[in-house]
Amino acid sequence: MTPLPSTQQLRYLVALGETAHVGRAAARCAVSQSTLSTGIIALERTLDAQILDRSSGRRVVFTPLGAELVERAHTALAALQEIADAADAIRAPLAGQLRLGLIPTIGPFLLPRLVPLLRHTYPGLRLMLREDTSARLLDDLFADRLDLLILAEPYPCGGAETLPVARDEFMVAMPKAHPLAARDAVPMAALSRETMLLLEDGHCLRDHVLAACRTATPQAAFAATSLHTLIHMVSGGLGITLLPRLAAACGIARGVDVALRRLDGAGAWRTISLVFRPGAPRILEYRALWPMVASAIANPAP
Amino acid sequence: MTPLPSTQQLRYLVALGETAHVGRAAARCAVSQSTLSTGIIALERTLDAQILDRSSGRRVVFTPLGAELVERAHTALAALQEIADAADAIRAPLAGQLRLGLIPTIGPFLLPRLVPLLRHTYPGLRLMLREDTSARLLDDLFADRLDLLILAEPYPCGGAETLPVARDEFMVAMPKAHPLAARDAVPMAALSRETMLLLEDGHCLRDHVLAACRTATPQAAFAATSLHTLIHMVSGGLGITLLPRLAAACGIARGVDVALRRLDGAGAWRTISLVFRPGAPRILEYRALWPMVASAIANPAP
DNA sequence: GTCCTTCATCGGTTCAATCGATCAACCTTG
DNA sequence: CAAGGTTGATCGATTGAACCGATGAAGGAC
Repeated sequence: MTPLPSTQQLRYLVALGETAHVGRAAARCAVSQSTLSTGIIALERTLDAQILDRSSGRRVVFTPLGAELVERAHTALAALQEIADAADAIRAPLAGQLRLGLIPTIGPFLLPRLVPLLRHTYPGLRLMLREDTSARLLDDLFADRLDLLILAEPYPCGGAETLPVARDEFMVAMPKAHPLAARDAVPMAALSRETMLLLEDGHCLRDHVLAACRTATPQAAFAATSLHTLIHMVSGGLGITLLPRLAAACGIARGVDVALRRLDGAGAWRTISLVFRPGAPRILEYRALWPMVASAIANPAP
Repeated sequence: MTPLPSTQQLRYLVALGETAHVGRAAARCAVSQSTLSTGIIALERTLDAQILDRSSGRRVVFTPLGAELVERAHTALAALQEIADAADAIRAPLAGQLRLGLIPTIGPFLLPRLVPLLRHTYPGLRLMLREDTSARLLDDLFADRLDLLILAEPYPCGGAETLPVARDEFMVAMPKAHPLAARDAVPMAALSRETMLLLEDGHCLRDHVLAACRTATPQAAFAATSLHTLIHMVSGGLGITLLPRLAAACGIARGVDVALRRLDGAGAWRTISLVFRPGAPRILEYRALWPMVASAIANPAP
C-alpha cells in the first residue's frame, strides 16, 4: 500500500531529529541544505503524512507523528547498519577486537590450545579474555562488555543464543588406593556410597555434578575454589569428585595421587557452547570459530 | 564506512531468499528479471560482499553470508514497514479493528461511558472487547490476540509499555448501620479491627486492597467473584471491603444497604493505565485514546 | 524599518533504476 | 550427441530521482 521509505530519507530524518535544524542536519549528512529539505518533503509525500509542523514560522517543529517516525527511523537505520556490519565482518573475518569470556572450569584447559590456534589462523584478531562465573559473564554479555562467551550447558542463559560445540563427559577422580579405582569404569550407582567433593557455590560445574549424581552425599562443609584445589582434596582422601574430561585430559591429575576412571550412566556430561547476544552482527564469525573450539577441545594440551 | 543498503535492494533480497529463483522473485517484486538480477549484484557491490554462490551453475545458491543477510534484511524491512504503518495509522486515526482487553473491576464501570464516546468520535472504529484477568489479558496481548489493555497498576506487566490514565482511589464500603459509617472519612488505622472481604484470587484488585490495608484481617474463607457479589456480602453483614471510586461512582451500591466513605491514608488507590506492546505501530492512536479514557473515568455513568 | 537567519523552491545536471532484448550456461529430451 | 527449453547475467537506451547552487520568502533581532 504505502511505499516504504528510502534509506537516505531516513538518514535525513534522524539527523533532523537530532539537530532540529535543516542546515546542520544537512551538514551531518554531507549534503546540501536544499537536498535535505527536499528529502524530508519527499518522505512526507511517500508516507502521505505530515512530519513537520510548518505553521510555526521558520523553525523545525515535529508533529507528534514526526517525532514518532524519528524514533522508528532510528531503529530501522540500526537494522540497516547491522546488515552492513554483517557484510563487513565477513570481509575481514575475526579481525579486530573480540572480547571473549570463559568460565574457570573451561578457560585454563581450553585456552592453551585455542589461543595459538586462533593467533595462527586469524593474525588480525585481538583477543581480550575474561574469566568469571557464568552469571557474571552473561551480565557482561548483555551489557555489551563482552562479545562472546564459552559456557557449559545446561545453564539458564536468559535469551542469549547458544551454539553447542562439544559434549564434555564427567570422569570420576579418587585416590589411587580407592576400591573403585580397581575397576575400568565406575557405575553411577556406586557413587551413592561416596562423599562427593564440590566446587564453591556459583560455579556451574557444581550444579552439573550434583545433577549428574544426585544420589551421592555432597560434602557440604568444604567447597573448593578451583579444580586444582579440588584434586588435591581428593588426593588428601577427603572424598571423591567428578571431573570434566577436558580438565582430565589436560593432565590436571598428573603427579598427584589421584586415579581417573570413566563414569557409566546417562546424563553424565556437560555441553560446552558458544554463547552470544541474539542478532549479534558477528554471528557468522562465531560460527567460523566453532571448528577451532571443537578442535581445541578434541585435542587438549597434553 | 560501508554504505547502507537501499530499501529496494533489500526487497529484492528477501524475495530472492523466499523463492530462490530470480524470475519468480522479480515477479513478486513487480519488476523485470534483469532489474532484480542487477539489483542483487548492485547490493553485493554496495556491501562489498558475496551473496550468491555463482560457482554452482545457473541455480540460485546463497553463500553463508547471503543467507544471513536475507534474515537481517527481513527484520530491517519489518522495521521499515512499521514506519509506513505508523504513518498510515495517523491518517485514519482509530479506524478499523481495535481489540481491547479490560479487567472485570474496570470494564463494567468504564465501558458504558467509553464506548458511546468512542463511537461518536471515531465512527470507523470497530471495537472488539474482552474481559479477563490481568494475567490472561497480558498473555493475549503478547500473543497478538489483543491490541490494547486497560489494567490497574501496580501490576507486573512483563515488558509491556504502560500509559497511566488516572488514579482510582479506594473507598470503604460497609453496612449503613456500621459505627464507622457515622464518620465522614475512615482513617486507615480503623480498618485493622474489621473483617475485610476480598475478590477471588487472580483479580488484581484483591492484591491492591490487601496492599492498601495490610493491617486488616482478610476474610479468607469466602471470596467474591465480582464486585456486585462483594457489595451484597457487605450488605449482608459479613464484613467490610474497599471499593474503587470508579465502581462506587457508577452506583454499584445504589439500592443496597451499604454506606460508602472516603478512606484517609497514603497509598489507598490504584492506577488505571493503558497497556500495549512496546513498539506497537498504533502507539499514537493509543495516545489519542488517552483523553477519552480519562474523560470516561472522570465522568462515570450515573 | 533593516538586516540576518533559516527553510522552501527553482532550474539544471548527473547518476542510478529500470526495461526489453540478447547472450551464455546448464538441463532435459529424443 | 544434438536440439530445444530454462534460467541467470549482460547490454544499450530511457526515464526519473537525487543532488547542487542560486534565489525567494518568512520570521526574529536590533
